[in-house]
Amino acid sequence: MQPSRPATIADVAAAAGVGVGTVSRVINGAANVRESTRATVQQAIDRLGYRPSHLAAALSRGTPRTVAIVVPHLTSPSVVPRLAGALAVLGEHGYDTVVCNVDTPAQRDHHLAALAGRHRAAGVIVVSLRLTAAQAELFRRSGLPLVTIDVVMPGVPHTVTDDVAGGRMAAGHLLSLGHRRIGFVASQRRLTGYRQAVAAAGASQDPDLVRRGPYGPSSAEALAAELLALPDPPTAIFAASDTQAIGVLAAADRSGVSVPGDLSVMGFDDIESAALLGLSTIRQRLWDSGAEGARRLCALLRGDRVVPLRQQLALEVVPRSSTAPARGAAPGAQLAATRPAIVN
Amino acid sequence: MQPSRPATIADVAAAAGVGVGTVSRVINGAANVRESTRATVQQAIDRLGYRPSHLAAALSRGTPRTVAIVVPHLTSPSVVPRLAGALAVLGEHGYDTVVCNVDTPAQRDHHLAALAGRHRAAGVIVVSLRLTAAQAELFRRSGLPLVTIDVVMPGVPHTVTDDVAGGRMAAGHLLSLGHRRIGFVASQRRLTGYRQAVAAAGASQDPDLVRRGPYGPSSAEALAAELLALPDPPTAIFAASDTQAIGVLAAADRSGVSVPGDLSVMGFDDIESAALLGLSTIRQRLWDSGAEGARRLCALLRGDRVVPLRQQLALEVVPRSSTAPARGAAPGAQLAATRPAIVN
DNA sequence: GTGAAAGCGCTAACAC
DNA sequence: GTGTTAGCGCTTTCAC
Repeated sequence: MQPSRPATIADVAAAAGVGVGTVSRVINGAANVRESTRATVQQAIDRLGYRPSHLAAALSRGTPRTVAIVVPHLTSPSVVPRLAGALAVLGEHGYDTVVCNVDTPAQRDHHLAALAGRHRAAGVIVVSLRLTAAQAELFRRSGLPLVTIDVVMPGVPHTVTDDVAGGRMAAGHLLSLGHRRIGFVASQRRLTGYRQAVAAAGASQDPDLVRRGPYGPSSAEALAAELLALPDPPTAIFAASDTQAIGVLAAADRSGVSVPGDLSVMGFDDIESAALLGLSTIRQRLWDSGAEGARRLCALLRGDRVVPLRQQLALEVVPRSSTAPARGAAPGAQLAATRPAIVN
Repeated sequence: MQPSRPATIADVAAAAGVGVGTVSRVINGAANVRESTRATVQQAIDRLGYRPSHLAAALSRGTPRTVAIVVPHLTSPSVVPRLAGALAVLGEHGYDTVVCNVDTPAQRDHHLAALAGRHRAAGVIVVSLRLTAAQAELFRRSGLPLVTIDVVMPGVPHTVTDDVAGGRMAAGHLLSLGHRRIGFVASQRRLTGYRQAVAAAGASQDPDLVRRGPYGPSSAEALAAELLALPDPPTAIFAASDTQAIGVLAAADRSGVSVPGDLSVMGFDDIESAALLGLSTIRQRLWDSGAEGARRLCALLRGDRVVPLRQQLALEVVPRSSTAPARGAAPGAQLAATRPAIVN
């Protein structure tokens, strides 16, 4: 027999013959309640089919148990593991997570403005998205706890990787295979690391080997095609993301250049299809970055200070079968794994 | 100059010299407010930096503007597009979306129980997850609007595909290429369609050709290996999902069977890597299924009746380069596209 | 068109 | 330990 009107805490209190305060304590598992009282109240709760109102509790408490996470391009393969990592941690801590997917600048501004509103979320995680100065200021003034992942924001805790080191690692792997003309496709910070490694190894620093362009596999494919059409083409190409590396693979395929025979290709991120494609890459612990960002937000929410602001996650070279020793490389050159070549 | 205490609607009312009711009307864009009054109020709002409380509004209104979506295995490639589709539609309708990722039965029960709580969400979308009778009953009694995607629930609006037809389409494609011994890996409903098509074509119905096992590429790989080891192995294999088809491709590779030369492989779903791998498949409009489910939930939330309960989305054959005419097939056999072979 | 007042259902501070 | 009470900040009748 369900009551027509949903039971409230007052109904439970009345039914149990206690005050609402006591019921509240029982619901929230407060310590100072006599066991017998607790039992009585619990019975009333069960009998009435009472379910606490999330909304009323949050309003009364002054803050929702909800966190918002803003992610760019949910369909892009590198953000999903991050989101999953964050959801897992947030869930463990009892937070609901509202996900804001951003595909356009307008959407970004819309979501950010909405989240800065009162009682929208207890805290916010921003992934891979740069805020405008005004937006940053809005958050600062609203006092809304904020952390970022994969993007640096002054004064805000952020979880990132050392892209410069990553660039060095990628170039280093190729150099160790004996490559001396290494092409590069996109992204400033990783380029810096690439340059450092290439310079240190005394390999070719031909500016023609460096191509920058918008993110995305198709543009990377075009840039790679340019590199391959060079009079003295590179023997290896480092792309700043796996997505772009896939474009490079496509360009190689289209140009009749065999990988890794004629060309070694190196990606960055280690997204899921990288393994499928046998793509050598620099692994970034994407799931962990989401989890860590969430963990830091929870700390903030608990009132803890989060220091240092910058948390840097480790990177790792994952050699697969898209990289191989350069033809005629010194015999000491490191051997790459054989290519699994699921597709053929 | 920020007030130390966040401005409330009462502050705005006082500042504008009007009643709170009027301020509320302005905030919510109600029609019956004189233009001059609206302007005055708006000024006060801006001056005080007032931001309405989401929580208080929802509590007062009696329902949150939040929808929950429960998805299994966020990291699995077929759910992400669905989630993205749902988020897009819900966002357009002004709903916040809390995402509940479910990796274990315990998590599923936990989330479902929590969502059934009062004022947790205005409505719920469940993706690819079967509820227990008790859970279904809980939702029914709580009156919480519910829709499902990719799973049938009696009495609940659901957006699904015709798996039987899909199975027929897949088998049909392979049959049209001249294959007569077609293996099958996993999933009951799609199997039915496969059987229908195979029977109608008078092709081999050897029960040895049908293998069922748990979802996942590794188990599919094992099952496919069994099929390939048969004395009279199939010339084509239909896997009930792209993920499993990828396992089949791996098995073929490992057994030295060339695709599509010796073996045609057909998947189901058209996940993102299907295109990368040149996998022929049955395309399911995943994004649309999410969007449609969300649309139906919004209708429910608006108070509209949603009929018919079952919404069936169309499927489509996508021939790529993992399928080719059977050796010695009749000359009339349909030609498959050439394999792009990004990886090689 | 606009103001006043009664909730929405809970938490937390305070008294007993 | 437990009851009482005052908010939390808004929406929504209902008068005027």
